[in-house]
Amino acid sequence: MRKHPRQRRSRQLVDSLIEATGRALVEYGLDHTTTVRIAEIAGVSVGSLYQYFEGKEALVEALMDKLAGDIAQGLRRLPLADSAGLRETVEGAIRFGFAVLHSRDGLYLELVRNWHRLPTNRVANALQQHFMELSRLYFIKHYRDYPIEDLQVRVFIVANSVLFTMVRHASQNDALLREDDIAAGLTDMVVGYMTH
Amino acid sequence: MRKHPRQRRSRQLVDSLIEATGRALVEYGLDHTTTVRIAEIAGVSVGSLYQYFEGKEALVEALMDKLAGDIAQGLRRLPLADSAGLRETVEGAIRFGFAVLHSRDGLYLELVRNWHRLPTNRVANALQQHFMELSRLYFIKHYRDYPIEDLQVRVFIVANSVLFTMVRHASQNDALLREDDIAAGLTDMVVGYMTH
DNA sequence: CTCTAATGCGAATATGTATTCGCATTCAAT
DNA sequence: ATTGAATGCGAATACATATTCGCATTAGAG
Repeated sequence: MRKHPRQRRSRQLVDSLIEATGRALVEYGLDHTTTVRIAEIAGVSVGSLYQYFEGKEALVEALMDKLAGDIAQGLRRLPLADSAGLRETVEGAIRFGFAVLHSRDGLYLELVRNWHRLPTNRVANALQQHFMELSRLYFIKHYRDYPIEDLQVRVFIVANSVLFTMVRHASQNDALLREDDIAAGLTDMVVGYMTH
Repeated sequence: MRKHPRQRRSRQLVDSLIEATGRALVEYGLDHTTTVRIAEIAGVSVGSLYQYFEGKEALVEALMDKLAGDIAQGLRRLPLADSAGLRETVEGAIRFGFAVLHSRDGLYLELVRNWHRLPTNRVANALQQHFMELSRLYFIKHYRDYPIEDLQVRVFIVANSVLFTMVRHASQNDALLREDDIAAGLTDMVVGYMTH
């Protein structure tokens, strides 16, 4: 951030710009989101925008950091507790994933579509790490002598398989394949792979 | 195509423009690939480019059609025959996939990264369909009464899981996870899922 | 060889977006 | 109430890229 907001009004201005970035992404898509448009949506002048952000990229980055926080919070609230069986846990996580993907008017979809040229990796890696942590705890508890090294590969494969299968399905509205079936299939695949 | 090349030189010009599009993508990435640059690389004037193509998009589309042909040809040559077991077949396909992904100086990587705003879907769907066909033949032969409907969901999940796990792994040069391990893990996961 | 349609050229022009800067307004410390 | 710093403004400017058009050159039919 170019300059730190000190007064209350400027802090609110920064927030509304980040908020507006999300709305611009939903409405115009990443490619046609411009700093001018973001400022317009926020009801702020471009000049003010450049006081606090280097440009579009910085705004998107700020937005994604905020979203990453939201997701992390949502995951923490999931009952991924030890008590649940593996299948229930995986099911819950996948359901949560679909819910996130469809929330916020397609904002997440637009972001994941363009994952590679965004700091999506920051978010994706965070998620991956989160799952890694959960899996490690889970498997150490239930399968004492699980080879940890192998687990890294497995979590990488599972996390990416689930994430991108969901994204592909959601981003093409292919009515032939129902979301529930995809969720069930993914659950089967993951559970089978993780326990054999 | 705006105008059809009639003389030999113009046909070659069209080819060299498509060829140049690939090189531009490798060198500059999709975002910084411009019609002017493509023309420059092809050793052709922009004016001539616009004689035959609407713009960048049309050029990329032409390129992808050509690549799709290449891939289809490569797949057809794979010994995915009935004689091989499921595991060997899956293994071979994944190996082929990695090979393609790394070929052509990262051209495929650049394309897949930007899959959503490109006619990648044309290619991806073609591949998916190709696998669907293979799977259908395979499972009808080996498991007579396989429920076909379920197979569609399974092939969708497997195709996307494998494809994007490979892409993610290849596009971040994460030395922690070796390509062979990813390939082996994917094979395990897919075989397990398809046979249970 | 001749002649016309096809092809090729690239400076010029149009378009869209990023970024700045001088001035107006507001905050908050005193 | 005063005042300097902070904030806000948006027309103006800079830049990158797309696209055209009038003219020069060439292919290949006859």
